[in-house]
Amino acid sequence: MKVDGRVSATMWRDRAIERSTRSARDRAAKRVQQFLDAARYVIAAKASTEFTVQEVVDQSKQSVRSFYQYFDSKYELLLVLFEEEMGIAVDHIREATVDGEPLDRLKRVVLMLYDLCEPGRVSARPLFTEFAQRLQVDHPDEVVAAFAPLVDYVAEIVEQIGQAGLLREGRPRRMAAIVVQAATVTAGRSSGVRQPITGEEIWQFCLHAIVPDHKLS
Amino acid sequence: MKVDGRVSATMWRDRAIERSTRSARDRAAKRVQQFLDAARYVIAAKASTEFTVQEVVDQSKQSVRSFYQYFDSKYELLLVLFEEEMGIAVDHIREATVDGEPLDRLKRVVLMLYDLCEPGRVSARPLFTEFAQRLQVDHPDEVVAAFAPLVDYVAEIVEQIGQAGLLREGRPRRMAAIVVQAATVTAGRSSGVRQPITGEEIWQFCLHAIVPDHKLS
DNA sequence: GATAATAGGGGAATCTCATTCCCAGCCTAA
DNA sequence: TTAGGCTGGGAATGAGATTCCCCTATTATC
Repeated sequence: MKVDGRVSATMWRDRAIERSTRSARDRAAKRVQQFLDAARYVIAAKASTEFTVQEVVDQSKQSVRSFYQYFDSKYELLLVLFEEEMGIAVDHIREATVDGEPLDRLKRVVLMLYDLCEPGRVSARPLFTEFAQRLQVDHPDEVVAAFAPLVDYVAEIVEQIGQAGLLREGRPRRMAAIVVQAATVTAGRSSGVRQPITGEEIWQFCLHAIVPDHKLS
Repeated sequence: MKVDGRVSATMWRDRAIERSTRSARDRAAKRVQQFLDAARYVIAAKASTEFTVQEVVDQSKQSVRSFYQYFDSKYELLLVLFEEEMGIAVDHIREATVDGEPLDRLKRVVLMLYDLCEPGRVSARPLFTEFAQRLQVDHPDEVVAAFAPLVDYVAEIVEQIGQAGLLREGRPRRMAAIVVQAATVTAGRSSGVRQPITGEEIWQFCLHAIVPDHKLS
């Protein structure tokens, strides 16, 4: 196959580079993971989402220099944690809502989302709610992007509701986006009412918004 | 009237104190206002809501010491600005929606709110959207309190819709709170959809959520 | 196998801000 | 007039994120 030594040498070199690149990548991935684990540990230990880069670095047994080698800024770490958390949440919600009528599935999704965002719940994920808010201020686009998997899943269900002929006129994905907004945001801040808005109330609101009355048995 | 010199003296003293207290209060109010004006000026000049206390102090021709004499922290300044802005916005919205059918009034309110919060609009009030987000993180209760006047007004309209017999079952004020949430939050972050959600879409969503179909001519 | 070049890493130094502190000047009261 | 206490200026402090310098270890080349 090989025509001469040069080609062979080239192949070798490429392989070597590939190998070294891969191992470097592995190493990098491992270190990044160490930082992520350290951050989670610190957050859990402090029971607060406010931590300093130094704390994470110390916990990770690495150095500040390394931290900034792998993350452009502290925000990038927050963002990665947030994306991970979103993935976990979506998996969790998916699992709990695989079967049933689409409308009932959507209801369960809304209630779960609400629970996830309600502060002070056992089921609450501070990494979810608080990071979303904090990141929203300076990196709104990334937050929007991170929400996509969740909106995708909800949109899927809304489309099934549409296929069952239960939906109002309108684009399902956009409805899904509004539903997700309503469920996640209202949990945190129930503005101007004594008793906080409940998940059930949000569900009723969304239900009527997307399903015409005469389709509700 | 006066029984003796003592009483007279007491009255004098009280008056003097009252006068000095009032002038002190006036002075304080004036200085606070100077800080607020300076902050607005700096924000306008930088076309950004991120400013330092030092910038505001310099612009106000006062000192850091005075700043902390009148504000417990930078957040308090933000909060006062936010409350002012909320007052202005509510007045503005009220004016534009005094007359008409309740349902149409609500529609106009929702669309205006949306416009106010949509980033990059001429009508957008960064002091409104951005401050709300930033304050939300550390002072959620105060933000909720600051939203009350807006929710009050919207609740008023929703109640009128109810009196016209157009409302679904449910508590009007709570519906109003959800509507306000939906309108203000969704403008900023249209998660996971290409084309941002429009004000009209939000309105349709809210409309069906609060009014049963058969009541819509 | 030795050596030069270079990347990676530790952690001190830097920079930005919010917040606090110290001291001088001014006003009040006796 | 003068002691006592406010007020205000702005320097000092402190917390934290980010950058920089230098050393080490590894790689590449002969």
